[in-house]
Amino acid sequence: MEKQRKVTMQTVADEAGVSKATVSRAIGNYPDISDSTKKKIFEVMERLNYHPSAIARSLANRISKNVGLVLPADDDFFMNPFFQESLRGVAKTAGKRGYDTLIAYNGKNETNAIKRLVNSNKVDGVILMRSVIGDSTVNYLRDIEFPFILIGKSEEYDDIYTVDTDNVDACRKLTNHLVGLGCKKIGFIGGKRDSMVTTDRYDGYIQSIRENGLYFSDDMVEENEFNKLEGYMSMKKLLEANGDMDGVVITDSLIFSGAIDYLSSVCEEKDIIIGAFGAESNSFNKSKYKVVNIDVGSMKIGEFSCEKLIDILEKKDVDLTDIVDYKIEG
Amino acid sequence: MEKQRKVTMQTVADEAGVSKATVSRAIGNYPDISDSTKKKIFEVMERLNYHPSAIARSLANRISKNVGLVLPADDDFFMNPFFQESLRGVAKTAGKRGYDTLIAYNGKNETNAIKRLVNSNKVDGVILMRSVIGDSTVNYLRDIEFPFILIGKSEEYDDIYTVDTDNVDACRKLTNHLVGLGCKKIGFIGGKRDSMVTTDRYDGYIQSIRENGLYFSDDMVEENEFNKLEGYMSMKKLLEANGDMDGVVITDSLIFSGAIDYLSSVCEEKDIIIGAFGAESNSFNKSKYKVVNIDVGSMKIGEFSCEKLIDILEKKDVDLTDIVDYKIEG
DNA sequence: CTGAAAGCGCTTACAG
DNA sequence: CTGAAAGCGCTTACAG
Repeated sequence: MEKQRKVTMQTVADEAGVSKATVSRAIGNYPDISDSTKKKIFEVMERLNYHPSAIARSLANRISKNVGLVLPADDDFFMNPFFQESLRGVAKTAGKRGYDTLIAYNGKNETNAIKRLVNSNKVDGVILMRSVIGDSTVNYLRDIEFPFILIGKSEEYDDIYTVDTDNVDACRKLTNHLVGLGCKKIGFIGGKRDSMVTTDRYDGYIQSIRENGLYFSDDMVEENEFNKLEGYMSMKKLLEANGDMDGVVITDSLIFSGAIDYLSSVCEEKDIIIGAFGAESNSFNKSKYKVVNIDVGSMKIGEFSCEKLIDILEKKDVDLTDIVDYKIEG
Repeated sequence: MEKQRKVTMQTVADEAGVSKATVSRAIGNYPDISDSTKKKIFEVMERLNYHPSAIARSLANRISKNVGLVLPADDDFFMNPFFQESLRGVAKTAGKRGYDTLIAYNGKNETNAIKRLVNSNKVDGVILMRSVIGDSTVNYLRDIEFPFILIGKSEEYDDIYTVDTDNVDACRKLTNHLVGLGCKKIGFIGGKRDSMVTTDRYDGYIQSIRENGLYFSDDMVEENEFNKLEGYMSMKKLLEANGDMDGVVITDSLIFSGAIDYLSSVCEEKDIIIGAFGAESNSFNKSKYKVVNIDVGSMKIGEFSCEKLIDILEKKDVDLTDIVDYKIEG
């Protein structure tokens, strides 16, 4: 292949015998360009294999056509199917709408990563993949009025755009579901307490326990990091403290995975039903344990968030809050 | 917070009583700027909360400080721990070296996605996350001499930068390892045949079978998509066709996961040893089956590839081919 | 050690 | 329907 020198808009303009302005308008599909010039321009573009420089366009109209994301510093969250799936949803939707997805990483400090992204003009908007209690990133973005979507909900602001599952309700229904299946003593294993997801799901669990008048004590609750090993340990502790537990609600798929590993490893078979968020993300394995899966549609959440962000960027009307449906299966 | 109007390099220059050129040089840390002016400039930048526009810089010096990646169209590969882990490695390393990671998605056609990325000037180089046989993307990038790293190896070119595991050797050693553990009849489950990874690993497997003079027949080999369900089915078929199989080599962690699910689901306990690539990515679960894990260091591969790409971009000397170590465990 | 000026490749009022 | 010109916010020879 010939090494051709860069063909710019000027090259095209010259070749087509028009001005850069006209080429630019043709590309932007402005209405008031005659069809004949338009056609000629496109023909030349094709022939010269011209591709507009996204960078130059960005500088001129301050639109990068990139949506930003920050890569979580802790491996646990990154490796979590929820993150993966929603990331995929975001990237896919972005692609469909002509955007690319820019991932920033900045070690331990998420807010700094965001600041760098935003200040560099590299992105038009950002998506925050999770809601941490007292999150300074939300604060920052809101202050400077930079377009962003929060996946999850904010405890402090009700004037920001969010996409979320109704976690309280979902976990209440899930627990109720276990009750419906005959469980009398239901434990809870959740992720870190500083994530909104966990607190909401815990609240739903407690609501259900109360509604149903079930027994409850503090040693029926375990909270830990979002990973497998801790899921394993938590299940162990729970069962050691409560031999008669016949149900357990788990808020995360990695934790679930560890918990089921523990269960599989013990010799005597337990009569226990597990209700877990994202159980299906791990496996379609019908183990010897009854598993009730709750699917929050992580991919959908990602798609929705990205769709919404781009709608905002394109000045379309969107709702402040969107709640995505969940499904209980099993 | 005040809504301040955009502070540019000009603002800083004016405020510091110097020219834009000097500010630019101070930021770029040019040697021949006096310490006093440098100091003053930084002080002003700080005070004005100035952040250079990455876009403007990009346009001026044609360096985007972005590395590009294309999101695989098939969910299987995206959901594969290998992809996840190496993606993370890439993004992390990019971040450390001052780059961001741009993810393009373009439906079914990977080459088009790459073309768009490259032509838009949005990235300085790209990383191809997997090597497919007869990949036109490699062709394209090589033709236009655009900087890129291929994770895996190319069957057709030996003049491109690659980062890879010695898959033939790894799989041979793994199979040998099973032989060492007493296996006499070892099956093989691999991913799609059009991926270099699969063919290499298959070759290694066959080499070992030959070396050790083991029995072999075609129904001891299963090849399928890289996913759990197919791993499950493959294991089933393999065992139905070969009841006396006492070992199996599996090339992929998702496939492994499905296979082990099948094994757990059958009632009679099989006496079989499993050797699998990325078995540990799935679970630390010590199941009732003996599992030999082979860890190719996906994260390392990602880190390495990115490090190498950026080295190339920064005109450092790098080797054409890098082979990353693997570890056999168990 | 520092500045004036051209240039990177686009977009977009403004004018016709 | 189209063009000339200014501007987006930087970098970098060139000159001093």
